[in-house]
Amino acid sequence: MPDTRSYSISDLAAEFGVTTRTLRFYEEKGFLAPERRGRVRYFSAADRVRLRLILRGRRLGLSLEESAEIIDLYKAPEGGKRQLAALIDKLAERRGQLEKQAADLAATLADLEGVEDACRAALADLKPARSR
Amino acid sequence: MPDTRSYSISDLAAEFGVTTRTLRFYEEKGFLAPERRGRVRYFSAADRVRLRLILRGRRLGLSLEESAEIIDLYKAPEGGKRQLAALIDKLAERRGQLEKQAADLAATLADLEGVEDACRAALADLKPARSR
DNA sequence: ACCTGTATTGACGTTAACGTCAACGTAATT
DNA sequence: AATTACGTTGACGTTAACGTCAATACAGGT
Repeated sequence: MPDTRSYSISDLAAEFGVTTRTLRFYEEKGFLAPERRGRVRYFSAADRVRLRLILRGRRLGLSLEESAEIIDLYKAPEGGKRQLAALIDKLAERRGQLEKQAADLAATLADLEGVEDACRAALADLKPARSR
Repeated sequence: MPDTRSYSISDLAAEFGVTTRTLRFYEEKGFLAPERRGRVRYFSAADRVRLRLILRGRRLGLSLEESAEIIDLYKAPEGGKRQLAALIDKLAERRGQLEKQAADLAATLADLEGVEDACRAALADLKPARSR
């Protein structure tokens, strides 16, 4: 069965650590499109996945638009030859940006490690002085 | 020699692809502190490095404050035992965040690769149809 | 003396991504 | 019938990170 159960707005908010305002905002902007019965929102499993991806993008420092764009790429492999070629270009471009980001990240982590080592060394130099 | 030459505001702006407004803004907020002769700014090599780090943080989606905080960690290994211990904690926390970000990044890159493969496959399925 | 280029300091405008009410509906519980 | 819990729609407020003028200074070349 295709996981037919749905989530309330506060269910999702609690699960992902965001506020209901955030979810309503995402819908208002078209980044989420939960089912509406009357005025009430019902989030499907697909909505939930999409939210997860949006928040992952957010943690990467992407704007909501950027996240949405990437997510839309995920469900694309259709269309003519031209469309496919264009899509491949987009994907390559994105990958380039993300790889640069990965390099930045690695550099920063390396820097932090260096500081951490120096820090521990300084701490070690400090301790024996007390045992004099 | 310790690289004694200095950079004008537009030198740096051009080199790093930001506007002069950005650099003035960074100074105004205390993220940069170029020398001032009269009213004119003279950026040192140290300022330049600091700017590079700030922009690296920006590419990672960090706020300017966060970048500045991390950069300040870099030049810290001093102070008493208590300070050092606190610093180590901070560093570990930061590393945790960045490692989570690295995981997100890897996941996203993997997703994109998957799409790219599917995309190429679709393209390959399309081409032989033309040679019929 | 005039122009060109680069610098400066305000000061107001803008955009994204929500926060923060206020006022209201509805369904279940007491 | 009243409370409690959860939902809704406006509508205005907020913060970060600049953009975009406008008015001004100053140095060098012609």
